[in-house]
Amino acid sequence: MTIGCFADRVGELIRLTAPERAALSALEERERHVRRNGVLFREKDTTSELFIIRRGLMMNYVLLDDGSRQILRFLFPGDMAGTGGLVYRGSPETTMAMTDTVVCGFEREALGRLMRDHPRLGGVILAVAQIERVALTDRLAALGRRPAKSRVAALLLDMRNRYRALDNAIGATFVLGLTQEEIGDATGLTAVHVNRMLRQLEDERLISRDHGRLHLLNEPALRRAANYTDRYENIDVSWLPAAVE
Amino acid sequence: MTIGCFADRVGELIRLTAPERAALSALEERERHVRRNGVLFREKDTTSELFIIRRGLMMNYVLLDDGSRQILRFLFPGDMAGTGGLVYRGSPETTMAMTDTVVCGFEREALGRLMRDHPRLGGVILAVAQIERVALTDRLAALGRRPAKSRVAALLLDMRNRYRALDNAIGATFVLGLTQEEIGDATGLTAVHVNRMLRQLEDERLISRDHGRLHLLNEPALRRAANYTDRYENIDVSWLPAAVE
DNA sequence: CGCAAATTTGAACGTAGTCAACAAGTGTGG
DNA sequence: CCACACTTGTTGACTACGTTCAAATTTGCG
Repeated sequence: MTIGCFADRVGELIRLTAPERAALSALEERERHVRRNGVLFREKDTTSELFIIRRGLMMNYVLLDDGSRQILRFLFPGDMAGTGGLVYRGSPETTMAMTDTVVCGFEREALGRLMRDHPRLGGVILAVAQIERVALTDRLAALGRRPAKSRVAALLLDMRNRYRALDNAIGATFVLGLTQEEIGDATGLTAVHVNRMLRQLEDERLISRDHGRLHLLNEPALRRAANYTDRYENIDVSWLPAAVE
Repeated sequence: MTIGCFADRVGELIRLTAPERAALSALEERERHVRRNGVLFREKDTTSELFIIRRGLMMNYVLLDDGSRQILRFLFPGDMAGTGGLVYRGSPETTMAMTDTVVCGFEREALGRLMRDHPRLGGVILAVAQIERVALTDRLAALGRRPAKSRVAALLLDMRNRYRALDNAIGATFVLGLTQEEIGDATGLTAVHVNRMLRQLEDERLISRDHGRLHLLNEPALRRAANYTDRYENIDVSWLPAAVE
């Protein structure tokens, strides 16, 4: 169950009918490659295009006036980018590729037509937006009220869970794919302090690292340290109207 | 243009047809009063009801295991509460009344039917969700990368703008309606430090306070200090399909 | 192999938190 | 109408978590 498109993601929430699947696939006709560190769109850009990530890892961030960066979200295959364009002329955020990626772009009007012709899909898209909203509020609470070590632990767990959502084979060991500076920009810390927190987690035998690989040695303890809730499981969208057969 | 229901809020984004307005009003048949400090629903509650705030001010928060609180969002008339119930059995957050309030509850299935019968309204609801998502990312960036004074300034500006969205008459002077502890729980600070930041803003002649009233004395300077963007203006939802007449 | 990026560590500093005491409101019951 | 309790606001002294700055080391690319 490797996720390679938006239909796969949506298909994990509801059983798609053939026409629904076709309509979702229609969003992904224009394929585009973005090189590592390539920018898909920049803050204030007025392109109203939306994107589905198909392969690779991207991130969503803002730059503040003092030059510091806040990473808002990591984007995995099946995620949508550019949703800010649904309400603002200028994008509220920048989206950049962290690895070589493949994305599919489509006009926002296409989403309007999709929702008109397949209202149930509109509902699922709203549900997906809610999942992301709750994930954001979890991070807001972490930045507002949790100490550095806890935030870093939560990020590690979250990344692992999201990789695992793409590939069940991933267990306690995985390649994080983030620099310590990026971890810092996601958790509101400096790279230096992230380094110290990783070292502490390692000293406490909660994790270990070798080369790029990260091992979660004691996941229950890590979860406790992080105060972490997995928001990608136990989804319930039974309120959606039945499929039109 | 006082907002008293969800149709008013949605009506600011698109021109509603009569059937659309009726369908939105149908969500607000069951009126319910909640006293100040009353809890509408609690974290982990499994009621799958959604609510529209009609009168008063509510807040959305989580309690962390150390007893600290993070306020996620303030809810004004026209806002929706309980959207976490669209994807999770147990609510991810608590919603409490900060003043005496009037809300309207409806089953989440009703939202599914609304989106099925009025796809364009589904699109607007998604757009509203995006506005809230971006407002959340702004706060995430503030908590992650901005100093205390800036976060407090941003909160003051944001509250004023949201009050003004309800009532155009509100200018540089308004009643904030928050304790310093609540400001702290929203901005990730302690009440003590909020007090010092307010004093500093006052000493710098950016604001002044008397009794419950707050005056924004130098709004441009305050905006600069806060690095604040108003996300409730310049909305563009022209991608929505045309109304079905 | 050579260079730039990323990681690691130490030391000094500063923003925000903690603890404590007091003042000013606010509301309630006697 | 006042007394008392409780919440909220205010200020000071001290603490601590995380930042800053700097330098050395490792890693991984081209």
